[in-house]
Amino acid sequence: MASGSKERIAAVTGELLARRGYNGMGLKAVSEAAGLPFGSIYHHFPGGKEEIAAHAIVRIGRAGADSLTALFAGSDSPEAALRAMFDFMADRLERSGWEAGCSVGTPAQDGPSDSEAVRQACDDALACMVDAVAGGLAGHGVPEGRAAGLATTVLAAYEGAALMARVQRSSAPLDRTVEAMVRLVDAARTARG
Amino acid sequence: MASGSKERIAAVTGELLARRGYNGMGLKAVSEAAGLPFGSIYHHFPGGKEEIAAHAIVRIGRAGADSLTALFAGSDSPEAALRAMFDFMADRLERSGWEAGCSVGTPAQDGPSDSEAVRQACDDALACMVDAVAGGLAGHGVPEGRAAGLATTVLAAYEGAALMARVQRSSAPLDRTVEAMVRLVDAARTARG
DNA sequence: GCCGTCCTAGAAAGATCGTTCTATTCGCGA
DNA sequence: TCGCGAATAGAACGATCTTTCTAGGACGGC
Repeated sequence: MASGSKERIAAVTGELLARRGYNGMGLKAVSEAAGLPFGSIYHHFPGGKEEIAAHAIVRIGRAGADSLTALFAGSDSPEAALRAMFDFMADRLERSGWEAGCSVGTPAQDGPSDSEAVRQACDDALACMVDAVAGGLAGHGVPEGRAAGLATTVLAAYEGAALMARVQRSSAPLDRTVEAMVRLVDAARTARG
Repeated sequence: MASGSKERIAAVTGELLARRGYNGMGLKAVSEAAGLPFGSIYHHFPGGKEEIAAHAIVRIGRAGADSLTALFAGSDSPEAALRAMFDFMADRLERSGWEAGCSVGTPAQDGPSDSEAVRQACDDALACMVDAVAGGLAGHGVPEGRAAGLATTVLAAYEGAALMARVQRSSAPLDRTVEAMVRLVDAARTARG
């Protein structure tokens, strides 16, 4: 029986990574947040911190990609999906007291210098989310040739705006950036839509 | 006599922050990279790690803003300045083996959770750079009402694309994103330029 | 020539981190 | 009922990090 402990470790790790980054996240904090003793962590993840972080990041990347796909599919327009996407992060930041950023983007800054496994996990997670956005845009009339490049831009702007919003303790960067993304997608859609 | 030691500490701190983030940067590494003994660090920065990092981040923010202002002023078009800006980061990443990201953006992810002073330093640095880009865009015909919002978007996209490029070990995200920024600025300029 | 100040120099302390190790407990099949 | 593996539980260890402390050297004013 796959106990819920492993799942719980992955979940709290994602949250801690989003708040403190890879180096700032301590395994003691993980065990406490998961309500598990220290030893259990190494039972479920013999690879230690690297494996825990990489597993959590990949997991969140897949879940995020699924959410994005569903979001675009369930929206009347790509603009509505983009606004919902950026609003999600604005809400998340504000409700956490501007502490919990993106669970992929935050460790992506300081993880790769310590662990190649973490770098690959971030790469995988970001690629999944870019693909999801690209598919969502293509489904709303963005030409195939433009969807991939535009999705990369959207995700870069999303991560960067989340970083700025966190530092400024204001959702303004996310609000401003999403408007630009809306214009960009609209232009790409009407160009040959 | 203001010895060059303090300046050297700030310089190597900026570089280490860009590579390893705030938590990943050790004071021992700073002293070694600066060619100074351990004690000297606390002589020049009695506030310890927080003060060192905050000082280095603010310093880099001001220098970056100055460079951006000069870059836009010296370019024939805003598009050329944008490309030079993104190319700078692509070159920097590639030449460092995809290890040295932005000296402001990298600590901005994991610094604020540990230190309010670092958060404020990142806020100041980002604001300086946004203002510089906004001024540069306005100087090239972007309407005043749009320049600030567009500059925020450009910087968010820049930071996010740098993050993605580092993780992917490829300049593709920067290359793709800058093209979108060029289109965006061009549209804003011809709208009411 | 002497002294106070700035800077260099590195040892020591105290805390924390990641990892490893050894029990103990729980749950299910034989 | 017994036994075996999975999971829990936490102590112990070595390494590292930040901070503090003491001491030595350079240099200019008196």
